Amino acid sequence: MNADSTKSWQAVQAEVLRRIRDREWKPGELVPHEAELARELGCSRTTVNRALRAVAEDGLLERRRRAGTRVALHPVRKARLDIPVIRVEIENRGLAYSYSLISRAEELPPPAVRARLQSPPDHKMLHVLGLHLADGRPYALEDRWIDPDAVPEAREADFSRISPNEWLVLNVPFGGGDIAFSAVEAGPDEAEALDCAPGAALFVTERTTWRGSRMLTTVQLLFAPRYRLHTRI
Amino acid sequence: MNADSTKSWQAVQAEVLRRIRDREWKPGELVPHEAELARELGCSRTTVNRALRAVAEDGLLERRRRAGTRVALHPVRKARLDIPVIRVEIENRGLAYSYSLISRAEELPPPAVRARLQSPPDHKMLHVLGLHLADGRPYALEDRWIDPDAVPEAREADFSRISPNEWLVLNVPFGGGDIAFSAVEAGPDEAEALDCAPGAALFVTERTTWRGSRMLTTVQLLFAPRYRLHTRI
DNA sequence: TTCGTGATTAAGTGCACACATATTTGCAAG
DNA sequence: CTTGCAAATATGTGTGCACTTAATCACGAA
Repeated sequence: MNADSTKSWQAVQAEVLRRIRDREWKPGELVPHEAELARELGCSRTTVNRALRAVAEDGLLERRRRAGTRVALHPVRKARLDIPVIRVEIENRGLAYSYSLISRAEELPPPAVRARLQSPPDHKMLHVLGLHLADGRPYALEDRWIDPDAVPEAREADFSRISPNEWLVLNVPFGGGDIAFSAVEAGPDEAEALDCAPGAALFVTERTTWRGSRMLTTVQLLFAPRYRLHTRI
Repeated sequence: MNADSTKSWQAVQAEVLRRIRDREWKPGELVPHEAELARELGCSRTTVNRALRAVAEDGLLERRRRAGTRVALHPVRKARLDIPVIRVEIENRGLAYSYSLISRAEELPPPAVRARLQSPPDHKMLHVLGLHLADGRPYALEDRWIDPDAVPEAREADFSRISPNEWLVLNVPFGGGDIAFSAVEAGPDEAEALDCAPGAALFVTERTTWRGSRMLTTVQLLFAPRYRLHTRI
């Protein structure tokens, strides 16, 4: 940051963050344009651009062509959330992973699932229930529906050996997906599988993924009590 | 932007994604280095770099200097999560926001809070309880602790008019923070405030934020039943 | 064989320049 | 006063080049 011309874009980013933090640039205010900052900080516009873009991606700046760059009025902080394969998640915690298949069938999905997968009324789906364990203790219950038309290979997959979660990540070309987090009370079956009291509050994630406009699979992951999803800003 | 050599970095990114999807580049496999891709796609290395960097940020590629770029073996998908101010979150849903202060006191925090804020044993903290409402119905219960030494202005803040959530975003220079999501059963007080049955499963977010190494505040947000946090991949 | 150690290589970053694109602004015509 | 159009301008993006940094590889010494 001194006479040394080694102005990495990260140094510029740090300086920008400092100015926002210290209210030198006030919320809602227009900040100097790239060329001016470049001159002021003694680096090229490219470098300033890189830094400003990074800060904007975190939600602290808002940038529009011609309109300029301004400090976000209501900083919608953007957190990044890692969604690993469950086996990896468990192993990263230093625990021993295991998995057991509970059931597998081809059947008519309930309306909620049908809605998520946008499937016709009497289209049967592959339904897989499996339990992920960490050090032998229930970790998460996977309730998965797969459209066998969209993913025909799933019919042959051996879900007693590998979880649908991991099998799909390895074998099915991804596209988009959406994720929802919520909380539900454990039903009797779920309580038994997860070895907790019925009615216990469970953290849930629901994911639906597609390729193009074709819905592939939807899953509900019920985590054992005391599970916490963690991230940093 | 057509067949013309005007390969925007997004076009390169799309092509890279296609190759990964279609398993032209297999998981774990090394992909051609930047210079070669640049030659192949008829654009500059800078552009290829931009594209590869973007894909790597989404977790689909892993890049290391000298080692090259390879397709992630266990794609840890990176979802981006928006953390708006609660008022904005509610208003974005087209609902009317309101807020009411439940209590405010300076008191000794419970051990869990003390641990999160790394505060000495008999350091009193500002404790604010408030309820966020959407269309007049309970939306989230904010249970906030603020270190008055770190944020002295908080003592003067009028938390009956503005929620600590919003006041802090507007008035306190941020630094880092960490966020955890989980589920808990509603206690009697919480059930009453949120107008739900005791024992109902509630979605919880806990955030602790700091500036430098100084802990500023920690908050527990208990959301009314059926709340869903939503994002896309 | 094993252990440095230095050469090599691929990504990371910076810079100067040019052109593209989206908005705003201001002026003029209706 | 409104509408339309053109000029100005800030960001977005691409290119070629050079240098830096980290990881690997190959070679030679112990």
